[in-house]
Amino acid sequence: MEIISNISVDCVIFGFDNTCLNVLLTKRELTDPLTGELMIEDYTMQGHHALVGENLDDAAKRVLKDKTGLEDIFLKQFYTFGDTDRLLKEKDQLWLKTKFPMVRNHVITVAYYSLVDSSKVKPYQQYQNTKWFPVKMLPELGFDHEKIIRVALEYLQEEIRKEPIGFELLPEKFTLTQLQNLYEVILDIKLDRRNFRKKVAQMKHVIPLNEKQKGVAHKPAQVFIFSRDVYNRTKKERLDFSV
Amino acid sequence: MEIISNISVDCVIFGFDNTCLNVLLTKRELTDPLTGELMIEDYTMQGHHALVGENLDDAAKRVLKDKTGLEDIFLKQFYTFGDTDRLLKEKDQLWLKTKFPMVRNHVITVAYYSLVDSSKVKPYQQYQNTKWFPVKMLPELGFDHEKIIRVALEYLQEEIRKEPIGFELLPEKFTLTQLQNLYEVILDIKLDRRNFRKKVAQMKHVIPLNEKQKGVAHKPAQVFIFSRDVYNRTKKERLDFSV
DNA sequence: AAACGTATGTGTATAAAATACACTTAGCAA
DNA sequence: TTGCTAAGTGTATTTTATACACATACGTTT
Repeated sequence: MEIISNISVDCVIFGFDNTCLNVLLTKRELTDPLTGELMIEDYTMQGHHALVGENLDDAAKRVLKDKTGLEDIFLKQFYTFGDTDRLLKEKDQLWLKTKFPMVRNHVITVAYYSLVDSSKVKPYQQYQNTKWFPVKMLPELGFDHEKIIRVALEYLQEEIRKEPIGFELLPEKFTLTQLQNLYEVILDIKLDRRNFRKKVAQMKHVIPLNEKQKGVAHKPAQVFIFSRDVYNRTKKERLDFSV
Repeated sequence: MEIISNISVDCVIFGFDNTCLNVLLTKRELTDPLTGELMIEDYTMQGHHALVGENLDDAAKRVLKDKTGLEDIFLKQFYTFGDTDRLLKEKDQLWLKTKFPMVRNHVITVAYYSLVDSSKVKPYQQYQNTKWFPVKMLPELGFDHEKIIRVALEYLQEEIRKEPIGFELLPEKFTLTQLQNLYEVILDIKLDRRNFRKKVAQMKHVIPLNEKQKGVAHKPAQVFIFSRDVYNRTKKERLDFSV
């Protein structure tokens, strides 16, 4: 279980609560042992170093399991951050020297993002001093994690325009309004309800169930599921080369 | 100039010769010092290890400069290959033990691809035992470089559908037929000439010059240039979330 | 000098996809 | 029973994609 001291793996864990796109973050605190003064109080994604003999993808799965308890989750490598100054901010150096003196100054981090149904993660939150934050209202972040999250969001926005990955953020059964909110929030755009539904109706992989929402104080919505199998069988290629 | 022994940078260098999309590769040869027998004869991309104190992007620029002599070239990080078995094939181990005994078994490589006007590269080819190969007819490759090139091509195909990067593969001045061939070859599709030209006509960043092809045995084509400035000022966003 | 070969350049009709837009309905709560 | 809320639905218009054939300019050959 020896760690590779100059390679880490970070995982931007995205969740969706029908209103916001959120990121799961862990608090980082450091108190001066003499004065008791709080010297660092911020959040990080708390990745891990890769282990000797471990594939990068496995390291990412390990990080995700560790923070959410979840396995077999959508996980995508999107970028590797390798600038020499990424850990050199004063407070980060203080943190590393205090807590991880064996870690080098130049650590490259292979970054993944994952999409989880956040209702499945809740139990772990309190246990680990870990909290969801809307990507639009991030707290103060350590290292270069703000940049990593920003870049992750850009890759997610691109990917969700082309691939049916939004469903990973929703419960297995969902309504079209939930799905539409998801796209609106992630892409930061407004969509027309009727046109959206027309578009979804063409997607054979979004399958209506004989089931309705329950316990809502309005007309109950129909419930849908996503089928990756159907998607793989019916997907089309698109050409664009942007005008 | 100390190297980082477990991190390398590979660069898939793409070029275009109006017929094929090519990759620049360097021969790798190993002869048995006793028998004189040729033990290894194949090609690799010949990346380099990152250097201590060097940003990853700078390492990639260095690799590109080293192989092509070119600077300020389109360069895009697309994936980091980190499987533990990527250098473990028998002949690769033989190569490493003979030539680079200080290199570890588990090296992760951050892969970039670059797009170059291959007419600018020629002078360097003979000097460095380096050759262009069509991506559709690759020679035997060392390490996991065949996989890396295949993945690079997938990323390139995606990117070129959305961003005006094809121009990087053409000379500054080009004809619409050249441009069309480029798209057809990279995307492996057939395009209708009239519809293609209609589409390009909408792109304000493809600018006709008062200049025609010379010395061709047919009606000379009009010459165009690409303007990134104009592109940045006029680009539109697209939405899709694939049907 | 005429004829030939070759790749360039061009327009229209049709189909498909994207967009804009307003009223009725089902359930729960008051 | 009334009111509140979000669900559900169709049509007309604009934009974009697709399919398709002949004349032109240049160099080469005869």
